[in-house]
Amino acid sequence: MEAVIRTAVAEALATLGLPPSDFVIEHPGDISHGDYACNVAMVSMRAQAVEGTEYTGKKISTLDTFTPRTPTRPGFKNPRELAVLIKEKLEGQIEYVEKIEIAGPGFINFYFTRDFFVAETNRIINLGENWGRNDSWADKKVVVEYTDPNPFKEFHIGHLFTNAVGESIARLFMMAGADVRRVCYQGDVGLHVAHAIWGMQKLGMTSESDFTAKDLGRAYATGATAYKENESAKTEITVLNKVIYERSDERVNALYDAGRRVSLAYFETIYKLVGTEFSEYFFESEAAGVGKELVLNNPEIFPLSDGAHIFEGEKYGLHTRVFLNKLGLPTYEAKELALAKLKNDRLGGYDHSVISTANEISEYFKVLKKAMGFVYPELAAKTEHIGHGMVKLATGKMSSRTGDVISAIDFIADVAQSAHDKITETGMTIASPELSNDIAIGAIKYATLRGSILQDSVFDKERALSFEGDSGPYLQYTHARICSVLDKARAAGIVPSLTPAPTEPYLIEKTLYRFEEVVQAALDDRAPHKVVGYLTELAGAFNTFYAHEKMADATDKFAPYKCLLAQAVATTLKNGLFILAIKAPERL
RNA sequence: GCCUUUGUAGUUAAAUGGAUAUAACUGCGGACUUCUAAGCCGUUAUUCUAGGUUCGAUUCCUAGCAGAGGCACCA
Repeated sequence: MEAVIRTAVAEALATLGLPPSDFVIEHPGDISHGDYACNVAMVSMRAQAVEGTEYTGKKISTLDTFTPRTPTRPGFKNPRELAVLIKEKLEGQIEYVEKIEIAGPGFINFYFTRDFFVAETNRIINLGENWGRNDSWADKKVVVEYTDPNPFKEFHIGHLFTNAVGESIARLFMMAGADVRRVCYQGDVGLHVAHAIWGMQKLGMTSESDFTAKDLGRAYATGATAYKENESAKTEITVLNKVIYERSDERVNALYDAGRRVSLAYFETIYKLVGTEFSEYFFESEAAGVGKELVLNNPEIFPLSDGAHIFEGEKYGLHTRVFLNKLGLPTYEAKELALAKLKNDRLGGYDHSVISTANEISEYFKVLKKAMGFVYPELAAKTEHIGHGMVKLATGKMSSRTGDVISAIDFIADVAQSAHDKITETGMTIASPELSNDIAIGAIKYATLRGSILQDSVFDKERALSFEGDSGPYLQYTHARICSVLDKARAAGIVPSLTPAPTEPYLIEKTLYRFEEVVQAALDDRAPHKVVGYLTELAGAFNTFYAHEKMADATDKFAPYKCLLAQAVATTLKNGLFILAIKAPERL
């Protein structure tokens, strides 16, 4: 619809002999201003003024002082006057537009006919699960990497954040028709592993039966602290690091293998909880060798400096970074460089590659991408890094080293307990672990994705445990409410139908059809919060509707249409929640 | 010091350069012989500072201020 109006306005401009301008077609902030608004009159006015010789910019304080400059063009004094001319050309030209009005400084507002909204309701019902999809990435293979926890370290709420962001980005690409491959890159080698193994030895963990993933987190903290505070421990850990790397000690190998297995299995339980299914796993251990080779094979790109192979980012306004340290070990940058190749090889090529991490990596990634441009330009061009904010505690930054982290699993369990209590308290439905979990995940995902992903967030447990107001459970509740009332309507013998519809469209109708645009915008801007905001608005509009209208009332002749509308809202909520990886239970 | 990023009611957030800056939480006050009250209705309060660009700035530019991250061998 937006495109239709855009074309019509552009044609009107041409008919009037005015040059094309970069006007926008948008939804007015206030719904009483119509369904779409266009600022073409203001924009074209500026184009006209700039060409004129008398225009002096800031000296003109009111729009009325504008005068036409070009004799061949129609004369008008202000945007409103131009708007009138454009409006005349548009009148009766656009299907489904009932009324065009000029308002404010010169906005042209479009009001849709009743039929438009009925047709949209019908379209939503017919599309069902496919409602909200677009084909902007149809037939494109998109690799999305996210979460990236390190085995041997605790999977904490920061990982939950990065997972929620990555998962929603992946699903936005799915909605655009892409063949999405979720991948996870995990640090199974490096000093942090040596910290953990040293800690395991100290804490007497020798075989898988001795410890859980949680204990590994403790072992890591023990080792990391000792490394920092105790010289002899530091030496031992350094030696151990080499031993692990070379796999030269049977007992250490056994410890390493057991710890890695336990850690990875533990991560799987979390992925299952949050609704992520990775198609491929990559490990630093496999990227390391490839990375080293890549660096050594490209000495002109990665020259030696101070015994290390570096990339001179400063030549390009970036930082100079070490890719291979003086011990010949590949750094994060070299491994990430290798990772692009590994992904490409294993997945049989791809059209686009997204890597989502906390923004502490953002600066490195710029350097990396620049270097990648020299090593394999075709992959670099397809690679995109999405940095996001970090989760902080009220006390400051989380630290796995000191053990000052909130484990994801504990946090989910706390929120699920709170959900369980609430279900029991209201008694609306039977409490099950699955339902409690779905609500908990809904609450957490919503809280994570409600705002711009660029901002840091401070972990607020009180808030997370509350399900009131803007929240995941609010959306889930609204969905369940619709399912429930539709059941009642069915029992009352009401068959949802497009006719008859009340003369005035409801606010929910004016909100519903925008879902498609929101999904597209959320993907284009890599901004899942747009989906969250939209769903909250829709749910709010529905709850107001619900408070004023009866749906399961057989004596109401509009009940069949209202039921159909409610169904369209439920479909939209469900599809939107899918993008956020939040379940939409039918009972709450 | 340099680079990146964020700054909006008491709090958490929203607003492709648009019309009266929008919600939620908190506070206060309501409605209902009720299709799920995790809901609905009402009410108070906000754009870090100073310039600039623009018909029009929370948004863009410049300079500050404040927070966060980064600035060579951790990731």
